[in-house]
Amino acid sequence: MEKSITTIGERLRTLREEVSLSLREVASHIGIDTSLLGKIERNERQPTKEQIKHIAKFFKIDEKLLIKELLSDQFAYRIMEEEADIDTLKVAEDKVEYFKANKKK
Amino acid sequence: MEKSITTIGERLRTLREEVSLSLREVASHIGIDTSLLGKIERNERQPTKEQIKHIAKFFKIDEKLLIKELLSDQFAYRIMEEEADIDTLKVAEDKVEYFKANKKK
DNA sequence: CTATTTAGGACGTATTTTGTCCAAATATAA
DNA sequence: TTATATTTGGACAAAATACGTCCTAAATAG
Repeated sequence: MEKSITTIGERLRTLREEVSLSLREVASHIGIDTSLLGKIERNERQPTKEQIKHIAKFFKIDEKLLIKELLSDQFAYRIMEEEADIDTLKVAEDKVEYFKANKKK
Repeated sequence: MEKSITTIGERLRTLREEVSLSLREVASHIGIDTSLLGKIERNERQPTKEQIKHIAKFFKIDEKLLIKELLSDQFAYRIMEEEADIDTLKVAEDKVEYFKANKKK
């Protein structure tokens, strides 16, 4: 059993297709423009925290899951566009631990 | 022997203090405002790629090292401000591998 | 063929970040 | 102390980024 690697956009599209709803239908429930939801599903726009909240509620899934998907997308894209070493992410992990332990804000 | 956890700002300040130069002196060589360099050392501004290039050249260190320091800072701060799971960074790693393998841009 | 859905460009707006200018605060030296 | 240089930090304009909407074209469904 593999981990399924995807993006937040693809994940949202999958969720929507699983219940066979159109962009228009979901967008109106979430309270955003149809075109905007389309862009979000194609990763052309990033959902705001408010939008994520509404989306999570609508699909009855954990909001934290979507945030993790969004952030990890952003980090991955960033690593690739900067052509940075993957190790950068491990360094970031160490920093989180360190900063938390040392209460920097 | 421990890994030294720091920030890009602190690292730049250390580099400068090791050669006992003032902000003004370094800033002028790098071609930026004194105040801006001060802010960068205090992590109040993020150096641009151009600035990193000049700084690396001036201190004769690897530019990639500074970029890694900068990116890992950004990721760590982001994780903390979103109160996201550390695992988010591991997911990002997986995505980088996956995207590279699947040539997404 | 018609109706609906999705894709995508263009564009104004809003938000965020940068860089500069100054002045206040701090440190250094005499 | 007094003078000089350094560093800090706020305010603000400018630049860069990202968002959301409108509209049209393309694709899909019926």
